[in-house]
Amino acid sequence: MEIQGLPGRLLDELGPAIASGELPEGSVLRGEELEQRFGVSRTVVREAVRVLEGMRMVASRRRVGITVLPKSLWDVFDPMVIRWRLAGADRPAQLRSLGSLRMAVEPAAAALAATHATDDDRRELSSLAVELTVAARDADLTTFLRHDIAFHALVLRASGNEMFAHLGDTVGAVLTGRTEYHLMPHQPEPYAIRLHREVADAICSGHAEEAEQAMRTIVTGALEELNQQLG
Amino acid sequence: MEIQGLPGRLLDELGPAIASGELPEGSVLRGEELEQRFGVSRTVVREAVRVLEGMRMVASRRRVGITVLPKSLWDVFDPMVIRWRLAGADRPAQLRSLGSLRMAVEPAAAALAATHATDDDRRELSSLAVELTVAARDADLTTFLRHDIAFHALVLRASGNEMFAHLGDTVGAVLTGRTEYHLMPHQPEPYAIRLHREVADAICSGHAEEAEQAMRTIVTGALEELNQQLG
DNA sequence: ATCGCCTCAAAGATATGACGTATTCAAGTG
DNA sequence: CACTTGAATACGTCATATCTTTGAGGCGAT
Repeated sequence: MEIQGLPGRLLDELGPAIASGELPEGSVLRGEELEQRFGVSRTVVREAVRVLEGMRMVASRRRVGITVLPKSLWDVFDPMVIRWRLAGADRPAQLRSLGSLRMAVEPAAAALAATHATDDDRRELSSLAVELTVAARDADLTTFLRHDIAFHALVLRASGNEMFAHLGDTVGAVLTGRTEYHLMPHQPEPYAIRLHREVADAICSGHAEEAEQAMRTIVTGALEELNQQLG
Repeated sequence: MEIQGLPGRLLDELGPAIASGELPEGSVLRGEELEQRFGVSRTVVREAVRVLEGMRMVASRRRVGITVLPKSLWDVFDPMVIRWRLAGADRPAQLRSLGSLRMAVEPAAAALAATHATDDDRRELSSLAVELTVAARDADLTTFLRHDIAFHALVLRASGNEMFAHLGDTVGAVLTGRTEYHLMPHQPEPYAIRLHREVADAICSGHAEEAEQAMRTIVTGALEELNQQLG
C-alpha cells in the first residue's frame, strides 16, 4: 500500500521523524549524510526526498540542503502524513483534527448516501448493522471493530463522493486507534449500536435528514469521548 | 509551490495526462520510453514516477513497467491531483466533489471559527467583509474574487483546524475557476454579499450557530449554481 | 492435454562516478 | 560601509554498470 523498496524504508524513517517533531521545522539534512546514516545510495535518498517534497514536508535547495518545512505547509490530507502523525507525538492534535473533520463529513456523507446509495450498498449496510449488533452482544471487540470500520467506510463510499470515500481508511485508522487506546475495556455502548442501525435504516429507506442526524449523534459521541480522554 | 526542476516538468506532463484520462487506468509506461519521449535521464524519470507513486496514481512493477492505477486509489486530496483534475476533462466531476466537500466543511469551519478565531482573525474577517461589499458595489470582479478567496480561506484557517485550513487553497481554486467560467458576467449578487457579512458578524460576535447557517446558505447557493451549470 | 517446474529475458532497483549549476558566504575593493 | 567578485558547497542531471525480481514460454512428466 505504500512505497516499496529502499526508498520506502527510508520514508518510514524520515516521515515519522519529521511528523513527530524529532526533526523540527527548519532542520537541515544533507543528502550525503542520509546516504551514510542509512547505508543507501544517492538514488534512493533522492527518490525518498522527492516524495517528501511532494507532500511538502521538506524542500530541497542547492547549497543549503534538505530543509524541513513548517507543518502548516504539509499535505495534511496525505494518508502517509496522517499515519505518521497518528503514530507519533502529534497523535492528540491529529485525532482532534480528524474528529472535527469526521464531524463535518460523516453526517453529510450519510445524508448523501440516503439518496445516492446503490441497492447493493443498502443491502450491505443493513447487513453490517446487524453484524455490528451481534458482535456487540457477544462482546467480540475485534469483530465489532472490523465491522464498525466497514460500516463507516461504506457510508462514506455510498455517498457517491470520491473525496468522502477516500476518508474511509483514515476513519478506519481512527477507530482502530481508539479501540487500541481503550485497551479493549468494556463492550460497545448499546446506544451507539442503536444509532448505527438507525443510520442504516434511514439510508436504506432514503431518509437523508434522519441519516444525517443519527450519524451526527454518533460522531458527536466519539468527539466527546475523545475530548474527555485528551483532556 | 510545486516540485522544481526537470522532475517537476515531467510531473506537469504526466500528471495532467493521467488525470484527464488520456492515459487511462491500466496503461503501462516504460521508464526508458519516458526518458526518450521527454529527453531526460533515468534519474529524472524515476523521481517523477516516485512522486506519482506517492500520490498513488501509478505503481511501478518489475518486468511490467509503470502502471496507471484506478482513480479510486488516487490521493484525491492532494493539491496537485486536484489542480490537474480541475484543469482537464475531469473538471465537472472534480467540481461536484469539491462542492459537496465545501458543503460539509465550510459551515462546520464557520461554527468553529466563531469560538476559536483570534482577535486578529475577527478583525481581518470584518475588514474583508467590508472590502467585499465595496468591490461588489464597484462591480470590480477581480478585487471581489481576491477578497472572496481570502474570506473563505480565513474562515477555514480561523477554525483552528489544520485540515480545514488546508482546504483554503482548494476552495480558492474553485472560486477562481467559477469566476473564469462565468467569463465575468454580472456583478455578484447582493444577497450573497449580505451573507458574507452575516458570517463575519456572527463569527466576530461568537455566534457559532448563526455563522454556520449563513455559511451553509452561501455554499448551498454555490452548489446550486454549479448544478445548474453542469446540468 | 494439463499441470508443474525450469530457464531466460525484460524491466525496474540500486550503486557509483562525473559533471553542471545555482547559491551562499566571505574576502577584497572602492 | 556598501558593493563586487570569487570560490566553496550541496543539490541537479546524466551516463553506465550490475543486481533483482518476475512474467512468459518451453519442456517434460503425469
